Amino acid sequence: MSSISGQPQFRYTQPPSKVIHLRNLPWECTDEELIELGKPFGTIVKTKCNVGANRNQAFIEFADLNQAIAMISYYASAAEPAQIRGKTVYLQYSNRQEIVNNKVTADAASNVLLVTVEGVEAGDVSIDVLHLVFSAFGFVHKIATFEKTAGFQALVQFSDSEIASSAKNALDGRSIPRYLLQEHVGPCTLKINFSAHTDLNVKFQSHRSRDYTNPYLPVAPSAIDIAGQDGTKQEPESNVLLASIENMQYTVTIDVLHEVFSAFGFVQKIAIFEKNAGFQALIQYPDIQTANIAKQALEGHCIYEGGFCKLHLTYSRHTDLNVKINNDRGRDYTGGNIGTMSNQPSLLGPQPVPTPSATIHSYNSIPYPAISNGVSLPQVPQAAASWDIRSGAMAPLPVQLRNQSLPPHLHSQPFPPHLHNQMHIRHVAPPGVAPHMMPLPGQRSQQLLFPPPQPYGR
DNA sequence: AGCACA
Repeated sequence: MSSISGQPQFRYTQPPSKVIHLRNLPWECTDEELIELGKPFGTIVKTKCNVGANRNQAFIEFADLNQAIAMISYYASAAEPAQIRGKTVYLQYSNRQEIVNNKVTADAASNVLLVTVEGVEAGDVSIDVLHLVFSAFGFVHKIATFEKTAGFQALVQFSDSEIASSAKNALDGRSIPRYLLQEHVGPCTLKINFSAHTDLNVKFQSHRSRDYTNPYLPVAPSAIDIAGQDGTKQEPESNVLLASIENMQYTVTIDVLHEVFSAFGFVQKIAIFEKNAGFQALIQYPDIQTANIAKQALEGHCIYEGGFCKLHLTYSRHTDLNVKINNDRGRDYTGGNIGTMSNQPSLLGPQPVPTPSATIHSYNSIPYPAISNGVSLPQVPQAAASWDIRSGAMAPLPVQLRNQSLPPHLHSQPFPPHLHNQMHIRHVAPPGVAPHMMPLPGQRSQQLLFPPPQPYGR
């Protein structure tokens, strides 16, 4: 009986509400005019104007339902209709019970991004992976992650909104590269908005949040506890990895290690030594995050095919190796940090290891980064003498790193040149970063972003 | 002249 076909949805009567819906308002009606109209009937707690496609609707919310009823009742039988600037406005109860605070901010650019990772469960995407992905666009100051009904979300803080915009433009709607994810994890599509935040309040380094500008921030007790619950003793994270090698049938030189570990970022220093336990090596990265990635990717994998030279990685207690001279026991690739800005530590090594320029090429539409070619043909005299790497002996890498070609979205989205520049600048002097934490040459961060699928050749 | 914002 009430609503029959042909009639529009709006019924003649709305159930009463403290909120009154106004329509046919004059152009650019103000909140003050709404208040003038409504205040004879009661206390107005909120108004909202310029609503709707034509921006000629509005809401008035009274403190009390009876006040709204008074206004509607009055104009239902008043001689003069409600008017603003001489224009008749039509009133009815709103179908909402309150005016909800609206953020008309319309995605104002911010240095902080709100990232929603679709299609994942908690723990599918680590904070390190997010850091890796977003670091391609500039120094990431902080990351905070949280779980909501909407799913897994993260706030990613950059230096400024320009960098954040670059990241948003490049990554919104795209997916995290498969090889950065565990196999069981489905496609992780990123939905990115600007956050209203400008500075995240990260109190601890934990599995949920990181402050990359403050290396001295304490590690959250919760993070330690969780590690302990696994029953696995967990040494404190470090930028230096301790590698012990099992079943070392073939010589493992510093050069081989350098190539293997360079796939994940700039290797600053390497030292090798014999212990009664066997062969061990220390590999120093610029930061813990890079070490993390390398550790996760390489742990338990063999340098050579056939189960030879199996890597076991733990965090070293060192943070900065003391390599006095470059020889077959120790190597410093940092070039003594003299202001040459050289990004080519590999030049210090004896063999032509992939250069940063080759790395940059990997961001163009080459399915397999140039670096993998470089690494696949390592000229390592010592190793070659005992084991012909070029014959395909080196291979067993994590499946995630081997079998995946770069995702299409990454091919199609080479980072614009200006980004490289920006990134470089940002990396040179990220505010508040202790010198030893300073991210290394921008190109290295890019390399970091997408480790080559085939670091070892065949 | 007919219901926003998240």
